[in-house]
Amino acid sequence: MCRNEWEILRYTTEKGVILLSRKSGDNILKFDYFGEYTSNTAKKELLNRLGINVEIKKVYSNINTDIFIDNAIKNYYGMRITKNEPWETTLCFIISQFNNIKRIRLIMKNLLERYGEPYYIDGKKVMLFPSAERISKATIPELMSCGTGFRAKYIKSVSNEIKNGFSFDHINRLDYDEAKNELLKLDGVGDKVADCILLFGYGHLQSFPIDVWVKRIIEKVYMKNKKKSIQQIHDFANNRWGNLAGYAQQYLYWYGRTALRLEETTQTV
DNA sequence: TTCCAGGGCCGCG
DNA sequence: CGCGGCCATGGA
Repeated sequence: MCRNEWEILRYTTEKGVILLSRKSGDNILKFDYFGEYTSNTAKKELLNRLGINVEIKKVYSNINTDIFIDNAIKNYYGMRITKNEPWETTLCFIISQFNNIKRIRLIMKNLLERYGEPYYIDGKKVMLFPSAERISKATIPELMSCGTGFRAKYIKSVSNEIKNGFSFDHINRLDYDEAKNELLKLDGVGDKVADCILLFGYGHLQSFPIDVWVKRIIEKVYMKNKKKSIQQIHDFANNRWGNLAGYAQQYLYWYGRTALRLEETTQTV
């Protein structure tokens, strides 16, 4: 609403805090770092978080299996998978269920402003995303007043689990399958949300989240327009794109959504 | 007004 | 197990 509004990415690690900011409409990024970070270590962390250090051409040569995904790559050339905080990612994708992207952003913003921890930079206040501890103190009606709707009970339940010892750090030490099984124990986390957490929160690039769009795209483009189960689609993606299936998923999702809407896709593979 | 949005849970057969 | 109904909310 305000033209001078800053878009800020917040990274909170055990070493400190890194903020990456951009004035809306501006192409220039700036970053600030606090705690134990130096200019170099902060920059390194950012390159990792933003996925800039992956060799994207190698990724393309691995996932470019057919004409459809080749078009997807051409249309979204350079797009990376970024890595964010597991807890924040979990909340974000619990909220994403049966919801739209605009409202997901709004709800996350409401939670940030209402429960976030203030952090001061040169006297200027920046809100850091609230910990599970802080969220767990909110009541369900309070969470609902942020627009979370029927997902409030999941948020409450998951934040309590974390307060009672569920460890996101522990999941870091597990392989993909083990980690997914752990995440599936959380209330409100099913197959798709678990895969999103693993892909965007932990950097498991083999993870292949199957939402309604990806399902439609796979069925239409790769399965001769026949309905398939979630498990069949997982098997297909794993066989075809292996440990980079997550990258394939992102290009299929962003390109396929518009392609299917515009019905440019009589093209099958 | 009605419909839909990056699912998951629950109760059925 | 596989399936369908249900769920809060607000923008189009």
